[in-house]
Amino acid sequence: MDNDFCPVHEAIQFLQEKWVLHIVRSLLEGPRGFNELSRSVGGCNPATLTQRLDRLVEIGIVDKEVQSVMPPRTQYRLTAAGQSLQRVIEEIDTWATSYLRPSADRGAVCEKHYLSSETP
Amino acid sequence: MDNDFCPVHEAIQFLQEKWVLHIVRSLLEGPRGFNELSRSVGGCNPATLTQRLDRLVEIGIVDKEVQSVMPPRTQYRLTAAGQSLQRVIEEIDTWATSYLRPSADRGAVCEKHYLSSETP
DNA sequence: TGAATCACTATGGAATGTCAAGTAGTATAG
DNA sequence: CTATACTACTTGACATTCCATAGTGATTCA
Repeated sequence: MDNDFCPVHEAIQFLQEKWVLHIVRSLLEGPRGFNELSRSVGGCNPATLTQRLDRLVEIGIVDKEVQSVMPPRTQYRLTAAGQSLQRVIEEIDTWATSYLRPSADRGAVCEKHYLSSETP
Repeated sequence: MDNDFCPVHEAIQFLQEKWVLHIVRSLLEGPRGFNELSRSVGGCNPATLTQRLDRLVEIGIVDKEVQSVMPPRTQYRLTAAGQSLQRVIEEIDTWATSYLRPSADRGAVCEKHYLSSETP
């Protein structure tokens, strides 16, 4: 069953790790420092963030540049591979704005999408 | 900070739940039964799969149709909203086949993408 | 002088996911 | 006729992951 390499499966495997998509989305707006990124992502604790960033660097999606150790200053930026994940985020964006509507508890899907005045 | 509703954030929140993208990807190929889906997804245990499916049904991405209780036979299929996630999966596919190469331990990004005979 | 910021690390507990086994009933194989 | 495999799950114990909070040394700002 899994004797052949499936890149999509691999990609999904780490794209679904918690905060990864959020991190990429944030970095698409430009390079960030650690705390800056943390704030922008919103709700990820530093231990997890460190782990995710290490992994993203290891995979080759993010570039980590230590500008100075003391005082600490670091920049995280997307590599070319990371940048091209923009397409994925954009599609999620398109999907979300089409099908997701505000709901009190959870995200709920809006049914009326295809009922607009357009012929697919 | 989060006083306004961000659909993308919401979407990422559940798309990054473990196995969700795998499940959607599998169901894009057609409706599946429970065990069939489990096998196709590969590695997800029934407890988690049940939970994910319940949630996807609740959100409105998946439709669950119980054809018979005994002998048990159930069909899971994507709703229109679920179907349109195909775009997202396709972009992941495109990205993965461009940037991911087989590696022994983890997914590693292939650097040579932009070194082809094209001028960006 | 004292607080705030930087990039993290440490710790213990809470949430989440997994493993193995088991459920009722049918269908297939021997 | 019996044994096995299949269906769609559930249960309970366990493992992994994640989170909240506090704290590090040095610099900047008031």
